[in-house]
Amino acid sequence: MSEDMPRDAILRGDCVEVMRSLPDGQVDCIFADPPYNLQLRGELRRPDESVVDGVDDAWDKFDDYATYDHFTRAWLSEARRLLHKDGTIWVIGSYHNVFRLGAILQDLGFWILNDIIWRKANPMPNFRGRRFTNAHETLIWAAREPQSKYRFNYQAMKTLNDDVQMRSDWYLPLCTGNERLRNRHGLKLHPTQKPESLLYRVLLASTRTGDTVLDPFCGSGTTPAMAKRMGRRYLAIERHPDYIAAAQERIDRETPLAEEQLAVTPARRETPRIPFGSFVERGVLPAGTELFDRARRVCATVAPDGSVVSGSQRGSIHKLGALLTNAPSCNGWTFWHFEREGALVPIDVLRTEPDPLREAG
Amino acid sequence: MSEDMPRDAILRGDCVEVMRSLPDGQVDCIFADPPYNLQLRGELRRPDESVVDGVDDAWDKFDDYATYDHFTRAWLSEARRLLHKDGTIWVIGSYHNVFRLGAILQDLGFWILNDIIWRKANPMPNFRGRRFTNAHETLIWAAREPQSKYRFNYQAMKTLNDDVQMRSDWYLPLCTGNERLRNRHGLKLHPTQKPESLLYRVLLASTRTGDTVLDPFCGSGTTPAMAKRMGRRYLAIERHPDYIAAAQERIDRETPLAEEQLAVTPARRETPRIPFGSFVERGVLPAGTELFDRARRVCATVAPDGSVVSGSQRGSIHKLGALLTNAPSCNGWTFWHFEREGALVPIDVLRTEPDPLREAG
DNA sequence: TTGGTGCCTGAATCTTGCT
DNA sequence: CAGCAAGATTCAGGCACCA
Repeated sequence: MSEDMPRDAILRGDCVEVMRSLPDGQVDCIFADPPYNLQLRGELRRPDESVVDGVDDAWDKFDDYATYDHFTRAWLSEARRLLHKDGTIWVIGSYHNVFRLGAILQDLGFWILNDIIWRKANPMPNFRGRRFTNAHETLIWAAREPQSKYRFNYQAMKTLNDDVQMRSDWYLPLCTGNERLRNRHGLKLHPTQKPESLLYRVLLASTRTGDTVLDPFCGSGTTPAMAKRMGRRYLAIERHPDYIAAAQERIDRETPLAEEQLAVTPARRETPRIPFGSFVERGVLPAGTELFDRARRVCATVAPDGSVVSGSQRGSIHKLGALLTNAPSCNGWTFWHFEREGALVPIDVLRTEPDPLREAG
Repeated sequence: MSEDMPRDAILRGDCVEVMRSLPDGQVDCIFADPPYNLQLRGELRRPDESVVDGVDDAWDKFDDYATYDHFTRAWLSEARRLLHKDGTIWVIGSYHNVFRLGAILQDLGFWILNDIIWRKANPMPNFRGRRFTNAHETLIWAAREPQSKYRFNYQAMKTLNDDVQMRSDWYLPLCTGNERLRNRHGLKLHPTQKPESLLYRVLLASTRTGDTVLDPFCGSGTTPAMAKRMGRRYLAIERHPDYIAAAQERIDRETPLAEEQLAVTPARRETPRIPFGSFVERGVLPAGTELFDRARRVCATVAPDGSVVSGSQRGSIHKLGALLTNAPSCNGWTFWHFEREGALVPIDVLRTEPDPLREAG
């Protein structure tokens, strides 16, 4: 371990300049959460007229894609120089920037190992109903070069995942509540603080105790805090003194776990939820199928979007069932039946029959 | 609809050349599943499928990416020209190529709307245990330009997903079993046949019946087959005669759903607009009727012309609601309530109740 | 203590159509 | 094309507060 490489410190300054002052090949793993270049335009309000506190910081603004690419190439080039030949890098982004990150990683000679989807348990909805809910972010995990003998703690990941291989899609909540750092006014300190559970999994998967982890965009300090907790060395770079102060306090509050405490605990399983529409789009109950109540008093037709239609009335299986029976509510799964081999079968049986979608975790 | 644009056909040839022969702006939606061809180890193929000879360690990876980028720019440029100004494109890929696809889409002026994660219900495990199970593919959904008034069937997607907004992560099975096309030896005909459920959701979300859908990489023909089944027009391009023959047979087996079976939950914007004044003039809510907000905090009186009055303030149901709550805007239909059998009912219910005037028509 | 209710908030590229 | 008005639009989780 060379003496000219600082460790367990937050270095203040522009990440490219600071990295230029550091020696080659001393870093085992990098986690980078660079600006996303969101290009937000106006103000956005929720249906209740409250205003969304969006990211409007100067550090997220770039003139155009070329400027963003130039910045990205600069810091990724230095990052690659600092990385040990067997080291890996994690980069997180959204559709605004992640395609540029990935292409430049490849151009610079990194070797992509996985793209990992962080599926957010509680994303912000799409308030205007103009797109799909943007419910995930993407992490790219790449080795310094194709020949890298990179570290992947396969068994730890499998154990963490109830003894089945960890997949490339991770279901984790946002950083909210007490975990979120706040200023003295109770407002969030940093607009994009990452959850500790995300960094926990990243570091558990791709580093060993004693490894050196670099975060060029330290922000609120989730990476160094989790590195310290998990017995890793860290090095973080940050420009803003306020973030540095808050991150340092946060790191100081951390106590490294004892070796035996680092043993993995299985993740909580997500309960599967099967929408009626999934049986329609997969052709199990195609559009046009007729449904009946148990006594064949009422009848409805399945529509392509999973709604059901009876005369001029349309709604979900639950809503239409309630409407047709003048009931305040109705469990459509047990109310509606379809014909199978001449008999009426409640549609609820579809949820209990063997079906790959039941593993929906 | 211009005469020089073929429809409901598979055109044989190189997709860039064939697209060059087609007119501008006649396509409503494109679905593209381009080849990856980024194998940097082992046998190397160019995008035109020819094998690169002399593959060894001296091969310059950058040249390979450059070749792929050149090919990608060529077909995406033509695709953009064929697209109607309000049209959208779907492109699917994995981490090998999707970052290049996304960056080039942005460079060409497309406007990304969502990146969608197809989470595979039954992915192939990672046999060597050296990475996370690669359990997803990424679709990019983009409008031709930022100004496009693109189609998104929000209500249909919400209905399909049990009345909650459809998220950007979709859980769907791979194409297997009877759905998978096989040759006479029982081997799969095409290596990357996409499941029908995926195209079903794509087309249901972003097209209307009668729209024209283009697939520049037709392959086994999932796109045209689903387009036909769903009452959309299609145009597909494919270079291999074997795939064309199999896809055409597959399309011929499809029967379009009847028009009434294709209807989905309509967006509010597309239902006939009913002015508030019509309820006043028909005596449903006669002038003088009192309206309240849900909590009875504010009160207004209906005027003969369909405006509402509160103290010295008068305006449309929307304008007055906004005024009285100091909000920038207000949906008067859901804000205002009237008394019916002692309870407060939103005036919006009037728009959903059967209308005696229209029933009489 | 516990359970129910209500409020707040999260990396957001978030309207359409008529005059 | 600008200006203006109509009107469409939210999910999950954490936490405070109260009964």
